[in-house]
Amino acid sequence: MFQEIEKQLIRAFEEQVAAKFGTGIPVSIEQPKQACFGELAIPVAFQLARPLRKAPKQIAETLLAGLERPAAVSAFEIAGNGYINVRLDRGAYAMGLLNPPSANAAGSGEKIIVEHTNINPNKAAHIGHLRNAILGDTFVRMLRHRGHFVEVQNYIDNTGVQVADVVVAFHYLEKKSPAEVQKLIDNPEIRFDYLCWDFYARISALYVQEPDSLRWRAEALHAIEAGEGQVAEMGHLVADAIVRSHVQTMYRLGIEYDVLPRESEILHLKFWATAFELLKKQSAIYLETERKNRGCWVMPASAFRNSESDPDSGNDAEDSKVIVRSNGTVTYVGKDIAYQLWKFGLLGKDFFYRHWSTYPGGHQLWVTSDHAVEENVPQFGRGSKVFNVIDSRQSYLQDVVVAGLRALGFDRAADASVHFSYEMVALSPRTLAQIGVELSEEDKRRAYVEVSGRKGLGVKADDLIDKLIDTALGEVEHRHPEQLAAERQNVARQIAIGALRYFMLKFTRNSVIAFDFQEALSFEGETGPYVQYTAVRAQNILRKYVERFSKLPDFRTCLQQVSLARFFETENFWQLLLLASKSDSAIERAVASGEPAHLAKYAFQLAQAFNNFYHDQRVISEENEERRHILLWLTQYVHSQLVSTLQVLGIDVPEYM
RNA sequence: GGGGGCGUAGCUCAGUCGGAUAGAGCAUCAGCCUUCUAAGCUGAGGGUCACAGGUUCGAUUCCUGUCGCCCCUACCA
Repeated sequence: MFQEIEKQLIRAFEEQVAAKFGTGIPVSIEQPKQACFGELAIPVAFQLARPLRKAPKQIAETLLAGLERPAAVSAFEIAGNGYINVRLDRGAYAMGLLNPPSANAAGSGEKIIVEHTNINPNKAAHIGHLRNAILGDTFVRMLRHRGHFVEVQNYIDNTGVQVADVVVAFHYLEKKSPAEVQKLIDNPEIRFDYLCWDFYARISALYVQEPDSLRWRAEALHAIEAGEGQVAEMGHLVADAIVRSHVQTMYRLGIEYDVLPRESEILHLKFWATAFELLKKQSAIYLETERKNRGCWVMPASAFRNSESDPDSGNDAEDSKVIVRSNGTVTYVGKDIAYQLWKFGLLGKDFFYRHWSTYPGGHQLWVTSDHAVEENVPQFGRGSKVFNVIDSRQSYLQDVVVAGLRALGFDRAADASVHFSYEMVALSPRTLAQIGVELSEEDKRRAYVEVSGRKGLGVKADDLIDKLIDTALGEVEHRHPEQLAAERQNVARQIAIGALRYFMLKFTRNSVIAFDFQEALSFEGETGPYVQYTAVRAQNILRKYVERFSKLPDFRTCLQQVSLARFFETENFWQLLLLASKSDSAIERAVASGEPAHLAKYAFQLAQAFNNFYHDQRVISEENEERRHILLWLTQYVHSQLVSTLQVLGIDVPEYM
């Protein structure tokens, strides 16, 4: 509704500008900072002032002369020295919300691919991974809400160095056979992902102490890439088991995937070999014959640096990116170029697929396979737009991937590749002290310390979720001793997830989060539970109303435009209704800016506005029936907007709190 | 050295295309529960938008420089 009016006004003013001044400029529309200026403001007169050499106020007057008012607009006003402020017809607007036009599907039929999570399958997930997955999942939900067709991919680097390291720990350090590792995996007493977390830290420390042991890594990596022998078998066991825990951990937060493309298939199905030929043929890479990168296939730095390289500083050959090592093995970036090509359907090859698991809701998760094993496999890949949710430290590598596409002549795909980057989650000094980490003098002076898997330094995702649930459960038990234990547990889980998802979303993407337990465990102020609590309050009014009057009235027949117009003359009521009506607009803005944080902020603001209303209005006990009906309708409308916004954020509303 | 990011209230952060009196939350202080749940509401204090120039009707926002912090700059990912 709000968006339609905005679009209508933009069109009307653009026509007016063309008619009156004979120039075409895009008209922008904004929301005044102060409610007393009206609902919308059009600063177009300022834009025109310079080229036309006229006072903005005069231009505004010319534009308004003879302009027909759209139905929902009650007045145009010229304010200040040239703002055109728009006042909406409140009664008509409310009627419009009461009788919404049938929804229009915006979907284009094109597929958008969002790749997120992408955790190395060699240890338990930590809070940094949570930020990735929650950002990615929320962005997916936003796109789907806008009507887009979205495929969610979670890339599994199951043949990489990190998996090799854990295999080294099992094989060389612990002298375990694959069968014994399988036993560990099957043992319900043991958290295998946690065990690997410790092993990874141990082996990483050993590499530093005894650099000789690094040859184990090379051996293991080679064996895993070749895909043969006990070490390779163990690599698969470890990676598959860890992927299962990751999928499960993320499902606790309501995050699901469609397909798990794996590096092992990129290798075995010769995706890389195909991409390699393409890159050579198009001269996107060349065989370096001199200096430090001798014997490697490299991509010249000029391909992925946008600025002209200064001839004085460094030289291009030294800064070029190695794609194939001198020993003939391919780097991660090389494989990523092949993978990115496949996502757009530009590689000329496809994976085979096998069913991996079925989510409780019935959704199927698939994994790539190197041979055909199943029929009725959905079509994966072939996206027209690709979002890679990857932390900002890897932007250099993402630039190389895009440069690869461009060098192959796939400009459209290069343009449609978006590095959806975000800053890391670090740990606050207080939290480090809490988890028993000794800080160096240098670290003590820092505002935060980076998570490090190698050092085993971090907060595990499941531990954090458990802690949040415990905290919430304590509160729920205290407040609702009368409820069943199982239900309380479920409510506590919903609150915990609301707190966690909101916490990860409230920061804009390029802000480093200095994770702090005390902050994350807070359920007050700008938090998920605050918004959930607000929705529960609205829910309670609706429930109690039904208890007292047996059912909700039929608002469409009992509410009249005249009475709505009168009611919404009260500024606070009107502002609440108006804000609640802007949820779609908030989602569109969040999608356009790529900032889920904007939607989180909107949810919080709407909750604040409703809490305000809740505090000084009694709905059920209102004696004037007409007024009661309107208060109730407003409550119901805000509730439904709040619930659907929370749903897009991946946050459930509990039955009670 | 090169590339990128950041610097806004005591702390953590928003701030849309350059626009009207720079906003939240936390913390502090003062109030508000016989009512639809106080995980709430109201109010107060708290700002040289790092600094210096420039662009213009107008700059927290754009440009240049300085200072400080962070990330990247691997034949790791």
